[in-house]
Amino acid sequence: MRKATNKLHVKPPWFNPELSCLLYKKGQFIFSENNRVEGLFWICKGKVLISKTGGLKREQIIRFVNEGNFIGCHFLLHSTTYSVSAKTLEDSHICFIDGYTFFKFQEHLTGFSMAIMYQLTADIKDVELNITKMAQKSVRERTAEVLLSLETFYGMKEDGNTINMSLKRNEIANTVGSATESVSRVLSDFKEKKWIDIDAKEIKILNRKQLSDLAHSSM
Amino acid sequence: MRKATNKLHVKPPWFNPELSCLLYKKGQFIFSENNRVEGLFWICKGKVLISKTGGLKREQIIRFVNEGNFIGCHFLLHSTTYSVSAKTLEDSHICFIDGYTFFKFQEHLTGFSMAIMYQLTADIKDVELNITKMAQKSVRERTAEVLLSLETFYGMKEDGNTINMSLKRNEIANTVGSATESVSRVLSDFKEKKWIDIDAKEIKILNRKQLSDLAHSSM
DNA sequence: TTTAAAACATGATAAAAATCATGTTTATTG
DNA sequence: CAATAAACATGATTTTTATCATGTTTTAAA
Repeated sequence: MRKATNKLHVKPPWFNPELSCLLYKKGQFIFSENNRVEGLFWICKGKVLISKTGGLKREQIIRFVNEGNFIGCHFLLHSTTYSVSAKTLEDSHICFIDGYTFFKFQEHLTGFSMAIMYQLTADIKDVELNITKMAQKSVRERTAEVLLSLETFYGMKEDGNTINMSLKRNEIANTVGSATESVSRVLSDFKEKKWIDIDAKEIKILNRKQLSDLAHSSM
Repeated sequence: MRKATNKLHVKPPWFNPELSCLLYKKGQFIFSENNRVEGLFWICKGKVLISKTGGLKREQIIRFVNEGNFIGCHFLLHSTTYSVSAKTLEDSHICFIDGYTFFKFQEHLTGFSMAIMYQLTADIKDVELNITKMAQKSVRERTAEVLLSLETFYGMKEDGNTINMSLKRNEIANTVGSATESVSRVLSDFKEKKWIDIDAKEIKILNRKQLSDLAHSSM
């Protein structure tokens, strides 16, 4: 994963002992989507790009990170896998802080701090994914997806299909990021296709699979 | 800001002493954009919606948060102001943890942990803003904005106007979330308007104000 | 340096979505 | 309950943007 070249030692402002940096060539990946998370990185010198590729139409560049910042804090998410990739935009010095070292210096972390960190990283993961969806999915696709996630979020009525929510069309539109009329049209279309049923304000899911296929069709 | 009703006490899993929750009615704001940050909140019971209004075309719903989660961790960002609003989707019990209490239970936090938390919150703020931009700005507007932020990120050549970057058109497109051809067209148009100059790969900013006006026209 | 490939620009067309307009249904309130 | 307002649906039109096609320029490689 990481290839050592020109190991050099630095002492970042937030850390007492010295850490060793590795030199990454321009364009080299620091970590890639689905890699197993083993620690976190600190950009000592250079510039990094965070992006998401995973099966979408095109690569989505999520943000640019300058030196002095951490990347890959997903690490805190209990060592699962990365949901994004990071690569250098120029030759860079990157410190790696492995999980063991991290936790050794976090011994005093209370359950409270841990809970907050855990959530912050989960939030970032969530919001980063959202950027990609917004940028790359159509209103139809996003609407299908929002319906399914609202079902999870709100839960269902006793019938097991009617979403227990009370969002207005314009609130759905504000979630999807479209005009209210577009949501109306898309929902009418879903209804016509018998994927959902609309009774007054209530939305009932009739064909979860079709909605899900549409929602994930460009991923 | 917060109106007390039915104060009740809970002991969240991550906290030893008891905390007091307040009852918020459905649709009530927990905090609003530009409010001064004085602590953070924990959803003991209920559901919350995070959105961003600030001068954009329409309200952008950023995410839905269920009970058991923190909201308003922007607090950690050195007590500035909220960049989003939070309101209840149903009657909810919300705990408030003020800054003093927070820090009292964080005494042991090292500079390292603090640095990470600081950055995580900054990242969230950044990415949340990005969702709103993606959802509500046109390709033209987003391109103008990306040019200006790349200028900040990369810095400029000696002339003080040429962006010191090496992104290809398709990388700009992947940032903006559009087709490569669209970026080409927009850049050609900016060039024709004499807002920028394109010399080989180099982009020179000629009229920062016009670009900025366009970039922020829907905000 | 010549050649091939990649990156870029631009026209034509199609598709997606916003906007405008209007009628209908559903809620709210006096 | 009637009156009014808000929410919703839907048609027509326009705008924005993607896609397809093709020519040009730049870059990299033989």
